[in-house]
Amino acid sequence: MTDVKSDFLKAVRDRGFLHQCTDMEALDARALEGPIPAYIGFDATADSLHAGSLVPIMLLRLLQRTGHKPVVLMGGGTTKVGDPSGKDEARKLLTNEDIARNMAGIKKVFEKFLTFGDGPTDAIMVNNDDWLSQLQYIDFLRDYGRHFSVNRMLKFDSVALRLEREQPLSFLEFNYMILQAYDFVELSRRHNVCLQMGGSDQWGNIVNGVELGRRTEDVSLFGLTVPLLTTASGAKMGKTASGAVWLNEERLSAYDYWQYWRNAEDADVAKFFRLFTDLPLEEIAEIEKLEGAAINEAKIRLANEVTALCHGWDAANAAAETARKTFELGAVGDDLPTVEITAAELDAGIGVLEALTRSGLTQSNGDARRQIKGGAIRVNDEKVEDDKLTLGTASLVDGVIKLSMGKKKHALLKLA
RNA sequence: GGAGGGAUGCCCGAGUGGUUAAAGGGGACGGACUGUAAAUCCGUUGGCUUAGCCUACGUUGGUUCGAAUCCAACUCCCUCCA
Repeated sequence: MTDVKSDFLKAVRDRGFLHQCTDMEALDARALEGPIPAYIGFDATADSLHAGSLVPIMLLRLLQRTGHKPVVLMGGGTTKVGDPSGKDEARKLLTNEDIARNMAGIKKVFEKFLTFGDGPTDAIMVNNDDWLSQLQYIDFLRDYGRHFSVNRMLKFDSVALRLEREQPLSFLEFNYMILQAYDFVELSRRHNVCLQMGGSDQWGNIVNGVELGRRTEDVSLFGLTVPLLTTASGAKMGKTASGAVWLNEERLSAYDYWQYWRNAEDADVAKFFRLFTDLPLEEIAEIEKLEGAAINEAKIRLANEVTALCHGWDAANAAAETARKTFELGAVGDDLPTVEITAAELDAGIGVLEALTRSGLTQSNGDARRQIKGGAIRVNDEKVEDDKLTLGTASLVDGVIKLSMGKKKHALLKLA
């Protein structure tokens, strides 16, 4: 591997963030000179980010920790166009209001991972809609369109894949790569940004930006991509049964977030420590030597560290304590998902099926019925055999009723 | 503009008049085994007030005792010709 001297690139390489880089040596030299403003673009297609975006987020964090300036580019403008990379179908178009709302939600996530401000290494957030929506079509075509060869554009993966698979690609989407390239140039002008980072699927887009900068502004821009992450068994990162692993509390509780990391596969533990925590590499190397049951213990540390970054240490400790009570002591943890129920309802008696569905453990009464038949359901740790069981005041233990599905999923019914 | 092919459940994909809530696979969930892991094996996988009822095979109508299956129109996609 190339010999690098800057703290930033050393860390990027050693912690497993590096996939491809346009020019390691020159970038390394540039990093030694002083703070580099570098950016990663994020879609504004949802009001939060999920664990799939955690690698780029942590990369920006690493950048800041090694003395450089993170620039978070919100794709407010490009979201209106839609990135065709890796998708078979065009995205449905979002309204300006949708996009604005989504951006506000995403900003909250970033504030946990980065320090924003006006200093030389403080993070800033910018929205490409600020300049993209100003563009005059004809002027833009004359100034920038001439630098793009259609012959070449057709060969980029994002485009070629669609064409090969005989999926439609609209002209709107075809423009995406030009706009993203232009973003890079514009950021270089406005904020001296000289490095764009992103997932490996963004390589083509990033290279386009580097090239456009050289042609139109005669500036040296760099690109660096991170590997697309899957778990050791090949599943996509950040997906669970109940959907994406969101980074905001409203969409996914800190406890569930903690559980996601607690349940990491053995083979992923060291990798996750390197990518998703701030732990020094020497310490991680020790963890990597662990085997068997000790790895299982390390996962608790992993869950704590990762959750603390996103939700704070209080939330992480609370989640850990709840997990300890629930799994090790078989008791009731405070942090378990809780659903309130009125005294009147409880006096009248509530069916298990309804209780399960209200608690979110099951999706429907039919689902609840099936799970009971499959022997998965317990109330107050006692297996339920009869789907007609009714829960009443007598079912309360210390003021709550504990519902469980399988070994890992628990919820509490609490008197309102 | 002309000719042909296609649209099925979370996804892929069988199914050409009744026994089809729809084969098979993937995914997911649950069980067993473990370490809240992986691998493996087993079960489940539309909704409901569940021996019953309702909704569902692109959309809308029609034929029929009965339609995912046949007919018509429409929408979208693909292929070939112009």
